Amino acid sequence: MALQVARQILLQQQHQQQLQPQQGTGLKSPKGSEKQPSLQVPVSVAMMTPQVITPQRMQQILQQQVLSPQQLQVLLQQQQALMLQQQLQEFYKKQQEQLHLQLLQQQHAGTQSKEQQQQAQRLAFQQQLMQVQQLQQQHLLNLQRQGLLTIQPGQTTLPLHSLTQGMIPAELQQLWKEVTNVKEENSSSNNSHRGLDLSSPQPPKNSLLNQHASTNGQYMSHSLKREGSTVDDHHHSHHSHPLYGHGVCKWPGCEAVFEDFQSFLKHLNNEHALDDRSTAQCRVQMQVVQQLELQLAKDKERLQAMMTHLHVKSTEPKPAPQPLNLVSNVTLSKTAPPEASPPLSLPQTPTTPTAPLTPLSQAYSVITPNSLHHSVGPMRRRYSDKYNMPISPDIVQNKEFYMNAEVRPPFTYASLIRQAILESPEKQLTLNEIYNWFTRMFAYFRRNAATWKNAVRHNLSLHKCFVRVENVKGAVWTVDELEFQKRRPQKISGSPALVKNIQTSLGYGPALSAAFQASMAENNIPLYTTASIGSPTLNSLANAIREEMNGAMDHGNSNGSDSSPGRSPLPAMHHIKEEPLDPEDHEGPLSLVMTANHSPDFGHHRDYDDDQGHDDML
DNA sequence: CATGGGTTAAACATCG
DNA sequence: CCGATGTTTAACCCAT
Repeated sequence: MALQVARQILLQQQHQQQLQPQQGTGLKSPKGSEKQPSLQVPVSVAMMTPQVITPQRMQQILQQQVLSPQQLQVLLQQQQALMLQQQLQEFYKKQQEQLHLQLLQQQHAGTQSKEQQQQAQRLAFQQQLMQVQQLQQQHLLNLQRQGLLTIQPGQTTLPLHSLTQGMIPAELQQLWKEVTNVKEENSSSNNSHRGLDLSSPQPPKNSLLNQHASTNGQYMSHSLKREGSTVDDHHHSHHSHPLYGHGVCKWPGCEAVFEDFQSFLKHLNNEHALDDRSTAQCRVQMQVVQQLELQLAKDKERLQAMMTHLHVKSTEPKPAPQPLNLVSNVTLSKTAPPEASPPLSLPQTPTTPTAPLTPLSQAYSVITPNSLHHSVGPMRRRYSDKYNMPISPDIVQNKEFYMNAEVRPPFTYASLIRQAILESPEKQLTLNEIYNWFTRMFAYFRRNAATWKNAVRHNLSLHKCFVRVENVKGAVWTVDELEFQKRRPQKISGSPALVKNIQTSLGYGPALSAAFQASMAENNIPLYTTASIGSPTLNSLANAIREEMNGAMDHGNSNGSDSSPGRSPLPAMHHIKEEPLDPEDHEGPLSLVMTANHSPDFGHHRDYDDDQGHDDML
């Protein structure tokens, strides 16, 4: 029955994941190959069959800025979705076990009805799960078909390499593009994919046709590969153009029929060239996608609710969100008892009554309009704090992002550990509590536990700043702030360059600032602004950048330090080749610093708390 | 090129 | 014996 099927699916997925090995564990990675570019591949990544990319790889992808914003977006979303699925699996398994247990217990008692009830629940759940999956697929498919996912090699070059290292460049790029209205018609030869280019308002004169002809032909989205007729297969062994299917032009509202791919292409280039109409239609389509995403989000939410409900035995009223205070933890009282024992550690903040999620985006928006205009912050004595609390600001502000996105936080283990400890009421944590903090705060650490846990332990013992204190109940770890700071100074993390850039690129300042403000001001993803399909990380990104900048500005390049460190040696991506980044542009966006002014922090709500027991889910 | 910090792996020792 | 907790050592990577 359905149940079996679903299980099957889950198992399969699980298996798949297992097959995805740790991808180069940091060492041995093929030396040279790291910087070998070659476009095309990123695409394959973005469109890769739903397979969970190892965190490292993801990280790498993000940091290397190989992908276009859209791609990143999609990737992120995919990962999100997959994560969810994984969690579902987990949950499902647990649920199964539980049920099984109960079943056994009740077997004798013959509590038929109860069992049935559960059975029903299970089924419902199952359905929900499938539904979500379907939605996700649909959504992805849609995106792919739109051609919105195609990339433009040229734009992968980001002005702010040095700057954004630890951050996600996607939105930045997007923003940058939007703001400057870049019209790069970089149709370099290696431009293997070309979709609608919203960023270039004016028709790319000549080459358009040729390009389409040649590039579209390569449009091969394996997942969509339609066997189709073999008629003109000899030409393009695969005419699986997203806009062409079953001899019909799939352009929204078109439906023109064509016998062969060629004529279709012609039609496409003639009828759906880059003009106002097409653009408009494209936008509409984007909205459609948005709607889908929204729906997906809603369904996810529902699922979430269901899960929570089912798992939280009767104790429905959740511990109200606690205003944790990462920043002013100095005076922090007793918040967030590390002891709460919530049922299930989901990556997503369980249905907070807050705003209705829009695809991933709002869930992330960490920035409130306020933060921009006024630094509310009662806290944060800028200078000293910065010094003291390296990661806090960033962490705080991007908390939600990191909690949900499987992105490796750009902080060193030491910083994180310290943060964890300082955050605790007693300023001390047991190893296990530290683990829990990691998993709680970072989606990234909900995976491959063996690795990072080892790292955590390693760091604890390695750094003098972490002091072990014997305790009645074992031992706890504390931070020796002095020691910690002692080793800080030398890590500026590219600040110098940053600052320089910042100062020299005032030209773009205003524009960018405006852009940021705008984007921040409205948490709702602008439906119309170019192709920024739900940009979850935008806000946090902006914030991060701002932070970074502030830091840089604050102490010149003398020390800053915050979020620098990290950047772990990401293993080489074997399947991905990066594209040679344009040595060109680099310096524009930096100016967005100007927006500066310390952002405050927000209350953090810790909606759930997983604790003891199992730290990791995989 | 050398160096130091950060990350990851892994071997080992303790302890409950 | 096992697993969690700590310590160490080594190899890499990367930025300086």
